[in-house]
Amino acid sequence: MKLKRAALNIVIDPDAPIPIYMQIIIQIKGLIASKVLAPGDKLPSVRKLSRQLGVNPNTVARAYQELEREGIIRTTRGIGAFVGKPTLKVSAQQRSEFMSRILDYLFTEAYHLQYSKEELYSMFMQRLEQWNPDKSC
Amino acid sequence: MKLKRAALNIVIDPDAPIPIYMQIIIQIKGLIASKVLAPGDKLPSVRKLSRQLGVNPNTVARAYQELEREGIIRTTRGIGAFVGKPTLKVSAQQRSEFMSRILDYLFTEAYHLQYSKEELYSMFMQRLEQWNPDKSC
Amino acid sequence: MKLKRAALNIVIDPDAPIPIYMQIIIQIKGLIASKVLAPGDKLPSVRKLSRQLGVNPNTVARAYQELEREGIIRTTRGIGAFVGKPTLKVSAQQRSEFMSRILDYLFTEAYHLQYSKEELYSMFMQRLEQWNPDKSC
Amino acid sequence: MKLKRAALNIVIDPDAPIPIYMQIIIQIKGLIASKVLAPGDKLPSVRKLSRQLGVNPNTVARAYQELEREGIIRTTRGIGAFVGKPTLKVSAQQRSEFMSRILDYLFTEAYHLQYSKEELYSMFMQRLEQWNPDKSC
DNA sequence: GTGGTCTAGACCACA
DNA sequence: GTGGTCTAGACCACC
Repeated sequence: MKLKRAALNIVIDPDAPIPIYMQIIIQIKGLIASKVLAPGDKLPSVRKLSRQLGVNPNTVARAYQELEREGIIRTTRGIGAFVGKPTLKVSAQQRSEFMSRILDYLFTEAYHLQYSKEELYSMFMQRLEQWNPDKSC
Repeated sequence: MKLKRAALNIVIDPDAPIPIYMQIIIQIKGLIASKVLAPGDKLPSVRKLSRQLGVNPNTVARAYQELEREGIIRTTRGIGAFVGKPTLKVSAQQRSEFMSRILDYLFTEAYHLQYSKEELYSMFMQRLEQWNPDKSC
Repeated sequence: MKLKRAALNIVIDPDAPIPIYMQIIIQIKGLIASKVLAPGDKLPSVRKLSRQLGVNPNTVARAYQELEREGIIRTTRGIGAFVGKPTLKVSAQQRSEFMSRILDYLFTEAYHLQYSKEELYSMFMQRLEQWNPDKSC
Repeated sequence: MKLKRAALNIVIDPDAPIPIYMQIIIQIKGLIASKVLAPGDKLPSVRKLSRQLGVNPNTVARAYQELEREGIIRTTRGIGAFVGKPTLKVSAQQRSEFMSRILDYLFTEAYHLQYSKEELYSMFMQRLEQWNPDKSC
């Protein structure tokens, strides 16, 4: 009996306002951040993942290409796609500007959802505590 | 002589990947969250704001429509658009799910940008301290 | 009678080993470098250029997207694509490494084509003299 | 005891966008141009080089085939592959057209990377001075 | 087998 | 009208 690697836990919502290829990108980045995927791991082939998700191979290919451009994965023709080693391709300024924009978004939405200072703080801290960016899984 | 309210501080980047109407929405929500706009304040008319931003009136109208759908503003034909009182239109579950998704995004990006726990904590706390959701302006 | 902007002088060789979308990128960059296209100029629409070149609109769209990522052009949905102002998005190191690689290629090919030092020098200088990177056209 | 020739200094980047066999071709042409390999020198066998580079023997074989097609090397079954005498297989017109295309590319990229006339000149001259196409090694 | 490119044609979001 | 996304399916280059 053949051993099968577990399929990646990715869910696509074709009706979401955000494009499918972007959903794939975000979720793969999430799987890496949560250590489900580690540097060197092989990603499913374009065709395989497209079958699994029920989308067109082109759509998965596009997601992989964007991930490669961001330096998140490496792909080699005839071989496959692999999770890359974490390397920073952006300047310190871009890095903090980008994070700043996300925090803008977070606080604005928190306001409109009427979060209190305490509620937001505790929600954030709970996540932060179980967040281990550097410890190996 | 007519008294003129200062123009809203909204900046449009026509080259951004995110649509102009969305940029308007985000920034109006941001102005409300930062207390520049308070409940009951009159928003500029569609025509006026479109002239100020140099965009098509349709684009501003679309932004106002979406804001009204979210319950952020109220518009009355022939009168104008006004900032609404903060009222929650979503269930407690939706509220926390939505916030959770934003935090997912925050931590995932923080990971790929190689933020340390400490760095992320201090960046968040700095923002939290100067955030006053309930105090009246 | 309607005034028609002259079509861009772009030639596609579908049999070339280099992809069509890349041929389009290279030639548009060439047209900008040679001042045929200046910052602010409107590029033909995706559909129009695809008809002119006899290729699929997707292929042109891909070329435009890559050019936008390189910061060479700006595109806005519903409006069109425009030549951007020259701005450098790469580090000094990347810049000189990239140029160095092109020179490697130049000298290696020159060797195998048996160019003499003098011949190569005069060919280069002839081009350099008529090269005006900053003078406005 | 057997005398061993030093291994060729060839570096493969499996993640580069350009195919591996092409990387081999370019670097062998470079080694010849820089006189590390001279006419008559024996190239490593396909198997040996493939082991050294950690790539598939087919990939090295393909590189050798293309080099032979270009007249750069000669291969004899059962004997091995040897660097050929420099012989021009192209017409004068093809030769100058090809060089012209490389210069097009050079100047276009220099423009977009915002090289000045002086900077480009000095970069070129520096390379030209240490370039000795005809002197025997 | 792998990923890369291209076509044909569709629908959507935007201005 | 514009560009953006997606599907269906094809062929190629590479390993």
